[in-house]
Amino acid sequence: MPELPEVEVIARGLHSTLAGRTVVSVDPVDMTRLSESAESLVPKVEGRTIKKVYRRAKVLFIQLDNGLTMAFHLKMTGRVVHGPVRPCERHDRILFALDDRTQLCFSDMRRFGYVRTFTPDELEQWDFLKRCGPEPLETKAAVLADRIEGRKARIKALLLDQSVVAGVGNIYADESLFRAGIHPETRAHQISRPRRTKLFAELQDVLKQAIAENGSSIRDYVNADGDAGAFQNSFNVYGKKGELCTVCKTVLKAEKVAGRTSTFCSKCQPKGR
DNA sequence: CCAAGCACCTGACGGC
DNA sequence: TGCCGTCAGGTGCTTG
Repeated sequence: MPELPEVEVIARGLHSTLAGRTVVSVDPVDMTRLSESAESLVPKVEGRTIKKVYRRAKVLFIQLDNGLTMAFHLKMTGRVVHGPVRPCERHDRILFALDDRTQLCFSDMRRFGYVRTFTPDELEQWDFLKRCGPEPLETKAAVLADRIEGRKARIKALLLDQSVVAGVGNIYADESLFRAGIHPETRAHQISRPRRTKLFAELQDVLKQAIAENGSSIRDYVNADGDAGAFQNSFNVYGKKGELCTVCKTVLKAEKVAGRTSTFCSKCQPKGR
């Protein structure tokens, strides 16, 4: 699924093309297990004009002129793509017809994703957002480093914990750990403060680069225009088990940490420091 | 506070 | 070809 950079790229693309457009009609192609029923969602959205599209954590928000906001969580395989009207496809969930004869499509092969509408009050009270930690690109690395001060959990688990910092997933956790030279199983309290700060500075760097390169496409991700990203070509470790470390040529290893496959260089990322 | 395991769901891929 | 196991970018819940 899209992590922070991918959702950010989608949000920016959609904002530039959709701000000011009106949703002429909504076709709830297949809304099973989508959090909100078609009966509830369709009348709230039809006829409304889109004011703003933005991202918070890994959630995509589309704000309408009636004060309501649609929140899309894409989870593993969700897509939100804008383009010419086309025939309905296999995994389409909702089609929004716009006033310029284009359409916005929400599709999701695995059906983990969801969409919900919120009033401003409800949005403020949304548990998911309340539990989310700060945005990594709007917070100083040292401040983020302090958030895991004294924690005994594995650093990989903490990077993936959305309450520590929002928007990080398996790709960018592995890539930032490699850049900071930290083994994914290292306990956070065993990492020196300067190295913790370096970790979050590297995280910020890798997120910025990924956004600049249109995100990472492994299998499902495409941006708002349906195009793949390019940052997967810059991976140092993610998905590269068995390949050679770009720095020291050691064979990259993979282990399950925090329930997720974690790929790392055992030489560049020693345990415990 | 933390870890592990499972659940949600569908598809792709490799081995036999 | 087909069957089977494994894996996949996320999150939430339960159990210990």
